[in-house]
Amino acid sequence: MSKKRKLPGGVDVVKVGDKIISLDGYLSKKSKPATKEEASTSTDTAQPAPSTTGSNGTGNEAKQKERDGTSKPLAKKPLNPSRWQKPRGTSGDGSGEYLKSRRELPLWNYQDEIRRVLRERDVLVVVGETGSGKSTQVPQFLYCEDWCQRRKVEVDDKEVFVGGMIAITQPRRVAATTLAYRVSREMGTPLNAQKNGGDSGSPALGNHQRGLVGYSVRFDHQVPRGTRVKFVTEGMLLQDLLRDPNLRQYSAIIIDEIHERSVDVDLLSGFLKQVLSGDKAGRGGVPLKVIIMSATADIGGIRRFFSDARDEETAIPSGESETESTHSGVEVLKIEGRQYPVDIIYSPKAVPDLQEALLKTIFKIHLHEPLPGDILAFLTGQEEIESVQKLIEEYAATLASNMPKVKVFPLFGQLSIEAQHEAFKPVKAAFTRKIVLATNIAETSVTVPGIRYVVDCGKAKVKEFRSRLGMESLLAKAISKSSATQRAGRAGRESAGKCYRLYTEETFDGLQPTDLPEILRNDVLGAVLTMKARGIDDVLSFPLMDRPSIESLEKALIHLHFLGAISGDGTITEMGRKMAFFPVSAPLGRVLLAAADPRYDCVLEVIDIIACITAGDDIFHQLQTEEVKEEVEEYRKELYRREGDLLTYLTTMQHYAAENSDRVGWCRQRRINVRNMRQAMNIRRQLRGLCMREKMLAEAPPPDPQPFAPIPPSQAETVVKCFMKGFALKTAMLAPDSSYITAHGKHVVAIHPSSVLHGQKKEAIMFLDHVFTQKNYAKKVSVIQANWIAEAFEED
DNA sequence: GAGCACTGC
Repeated sequence: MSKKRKLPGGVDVVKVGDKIISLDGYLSKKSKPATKEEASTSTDTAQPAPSTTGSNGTGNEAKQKERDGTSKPLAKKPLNPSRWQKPRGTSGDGSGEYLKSRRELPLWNYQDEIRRVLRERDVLVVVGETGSGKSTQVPQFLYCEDWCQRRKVEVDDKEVFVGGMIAITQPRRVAATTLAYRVSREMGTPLNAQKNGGDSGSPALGNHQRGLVGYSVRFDHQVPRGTRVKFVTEGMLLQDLLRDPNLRQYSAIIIDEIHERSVDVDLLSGFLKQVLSGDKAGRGGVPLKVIIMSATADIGGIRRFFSDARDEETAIPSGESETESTHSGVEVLKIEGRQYPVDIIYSPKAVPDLQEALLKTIFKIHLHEPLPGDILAFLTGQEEIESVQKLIEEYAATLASNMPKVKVFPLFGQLSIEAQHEAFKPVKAAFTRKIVLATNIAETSVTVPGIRYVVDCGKAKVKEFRSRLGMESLLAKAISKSSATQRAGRAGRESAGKCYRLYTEETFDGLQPTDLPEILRNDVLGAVLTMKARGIDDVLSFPLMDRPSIESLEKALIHLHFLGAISGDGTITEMGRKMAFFPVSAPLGRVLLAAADPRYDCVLEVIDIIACITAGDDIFHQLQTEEVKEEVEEYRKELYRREGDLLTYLTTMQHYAAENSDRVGWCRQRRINVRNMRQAMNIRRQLRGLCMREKMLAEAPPPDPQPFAPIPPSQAETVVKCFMKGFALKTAMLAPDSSYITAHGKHVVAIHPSSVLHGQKKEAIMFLDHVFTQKNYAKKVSVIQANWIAEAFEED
């Protein structure tokens, strides 16, 4: 019958930074070589090729690969020793132990081709499926190339150095840091893991040592002297661009995971395209190489975008079958991945009740499929996960005693790190199947080990910005084909698996091929300010892979003008430059600048509040049961302020900073998110430093801990007025029928239940967030006076 | 009476 699960003991997941990462096949030398995908963030499996039978490609494609012998991670390929050259410049010792696993990566055999293409041209697109090793190997293949060496050139009659380093961008911090550790070991100059002492120490700088590999993410920089390969977050490279529009320290930029299409990666792509097609005078004639890497083959638009950036005449016909050269001249290299086959099982007809279908499917798997083999179900949100968990547990209790048991784990972003951790551990009890109920967090951000069955409800909650209404919505929508493929792939990471789709094949065929890029879903206010601050005068003609509507760009320009970031003719103002320089949103940047105005003079208070509201989701955990609520509210009482949420955050930060013995215990007692509070302290320290440098603070703030002293009401009023400088458009007045009507747009809004002002009626309110979910909600709310609204619209 | 996921010199 079923035997006890055999899993690597204890070390298959590890916490790095804020994230829990599967290290399966990463630490153990005898298991398959790790790639970034396996180590942390996974990426899409390739888009299925259009199939004439209409069936989904994942299974077929994987089966094809199995026949080719390429889908088995442990399959030994005949190795050709002449293909292997040890990279020059490595110390040798460290890389040797990784060599064997590196040589087994699908990408290994493409290294000559990759080098050849980049010697001849400036742009290369690499499509590498999960496990191809592209993120770890491509920079190693390139850094010894002649074009990748630093050289002295003349720019504007001055001698400067250009190039020498490769930057490789990642959408997430955790991916950037784990990849850097991995590659530094492979290259024989390991980075020292430094424990950044939470919120008490200063950020690790770690540039005392020498080495070839480094990383740079917010609050955490490890860039050894002599670094040639630097892993960075996308936002970090954008910030580099602010100081150095020509990216002079780099010989190449590798954009990884471009298929995720964050706003930052879209902006970076635009700037890189400009550098590629510019005259290179700012780089002393030294070209910048750009390598675009995607996990999905659906990159037509991306390739077209970069094709236009280069000279048509240099197009070189490709002799290799693996590379595609088109008339437009950008070569695309496709690398097979390593994925076990996954059978796709569609629902034969549309399901009327998703929850019922989900329960039936889960128990069908549980009662008919052998152990071991855990189940991962994709749902839309916390509420749904919790109700399904209850139903599963109730039904499981009725099963006969000779049936396998189940253990259910919820998995969503707002869960504490400990609770998330539970979902990654193998279940200890014998004869038990693990069922993980997850949001989209399990699609890209984390990898749950042991999964053999995936159940996909076909939906996900997405945030969208309605520029016409000036508000966001967060609603469940149908996922894309790419997303469905990615979800299915989660069943085939350790062995062959099955994916049950709770929708029909026809429904799948009708899905959008890819998700809407973020730049088409978000407020473009920040993106436009980013462009303006980097010298883009005409934002309407800035090259973007997907262009937001003119209307939304215009709305953003008007908003920026209102905030004082651009002048009447659209040029950036001094204030706008400063706003772009701060790592906060444009309206919050405006608030920070107002706080430094002698009329307000509350920089430290505003920093404390901004730190709390930008440290992730709400620092206050929601209170589930009445008992917990009663107990916790007693402790929280001293934090809550009648003026609203902003002053409540300030009071919380001040109490937290004053607490010097047991901050974790202090947070636990008040059900405050420890992780976010630490992050808030990091942000607070960073913003204080920036404000000192910008001379917005006359003197250095007193060191913690300072005794807690409540802010007097008059000063509290000043702080709220300061926020009005950034959020005057997000205000509402109480109507005779007791509803709140927004000043701008005249919509009805309700105060969100998470607000301390929920259920209260005040003359007027200001709020920082405006989101439609169940209702039109105002979040992060403060009490204001009606006449402040008019005041805030007055010119300085 | 309610909470998709990331991220910033």
